[in-house]
Amino acid sequence: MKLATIFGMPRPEKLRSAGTDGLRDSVLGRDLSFLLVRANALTLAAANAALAEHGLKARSYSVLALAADDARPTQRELAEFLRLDPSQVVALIDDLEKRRLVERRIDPADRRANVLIATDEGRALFARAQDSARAVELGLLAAVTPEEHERLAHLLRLLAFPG
Amino acid sequence: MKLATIFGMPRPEKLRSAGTDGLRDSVLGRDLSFLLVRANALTLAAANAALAEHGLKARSYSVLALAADDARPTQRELAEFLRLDPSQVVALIDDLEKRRLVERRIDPADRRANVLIATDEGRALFARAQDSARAVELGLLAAVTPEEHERLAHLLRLLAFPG
DNA sequence: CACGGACCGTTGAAAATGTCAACTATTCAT
DNA sequence: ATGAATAGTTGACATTTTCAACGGTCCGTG
Repeated sequence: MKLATIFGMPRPEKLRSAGTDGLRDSVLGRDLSFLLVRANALTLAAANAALAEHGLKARSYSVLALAADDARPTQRELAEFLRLDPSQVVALIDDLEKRRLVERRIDPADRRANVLIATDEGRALFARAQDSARAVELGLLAAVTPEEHERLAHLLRLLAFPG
Repeated sequence: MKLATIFGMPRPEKLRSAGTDGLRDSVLGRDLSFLLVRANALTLAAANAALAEHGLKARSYSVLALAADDARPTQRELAEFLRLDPSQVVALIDDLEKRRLVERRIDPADRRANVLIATDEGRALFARAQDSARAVELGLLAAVTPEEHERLAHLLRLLAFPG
């Protein structure tokens, strides 16, 4: 709510609202793109902070998750799914592989492609990291009922996977 | 499409789904953080593409929006609201100011601070850009009813503005 | 079978973003 | 009046993004 609207009017100056609270009600506060950017920034920061204790970031966590899930993705599929350039996937996997959390295996069906699988160690670390990630997610959505939580996931999926 | 799925099948492995479609049902497909990252990436790309015709990006559009909204934010408030480093806000405003879309005015209540206001030209450009932005948003959420659309915005606001 | 075009992963460079410390001018509490 | 804190700015540095090029492999066609 704009405090200025309570009073006669700003001449040049209006009540300076404290902090950024006044901006939440601006047009941007109704802009879905902006809300996504900001929600994403906060969520990512929280996730990265929680994953740091496992030596992971959101990126490497995602790669490890897909490897541990026995989806056996190729690097190209990884890149597409995570919306990263293939060269970034190389660096991500290089790191995980050096730590023996993950292995590249030549896809027998296409020797150009590498398929990614998690080691036992990788699966174990992922399980622990997943607990942290879930705790963060619940913390962020503490103000929301489980049904709303699921509804949010559903709607985000629509945006994340159009078509 | 991987032809391998046409044939009987290897051994340990599960059906190799075509492309990245199989990955959508992995654990990550239920991870809110991941969905946010991906939805954000797609939405941002669409928004930037649409805003490019006005010489804006999501960032500069947001700054212009707040300036045009007569919220009279200081640069620090802008930085906090947009979750940017204050130094990035400087560059953003420098650009908009050079294009005479926006002006810095010393805050009479605190001469250290600059307050941002849009020029008439800035307001006119913002109005046009906003039309593009809205069209994009509607396009992305074409599969969703207006009520669900509003519910999504509401839930995202909870994430974007905790407390 | 051999060719050409497309695709996979990899490398390295260039551009854009993000992060941080230092500095000036100003405010504010005491 | 003085010192601590804050707003904006600058410049350095790290990280991330984007792109073009290259060797190896696949596939359809002749």
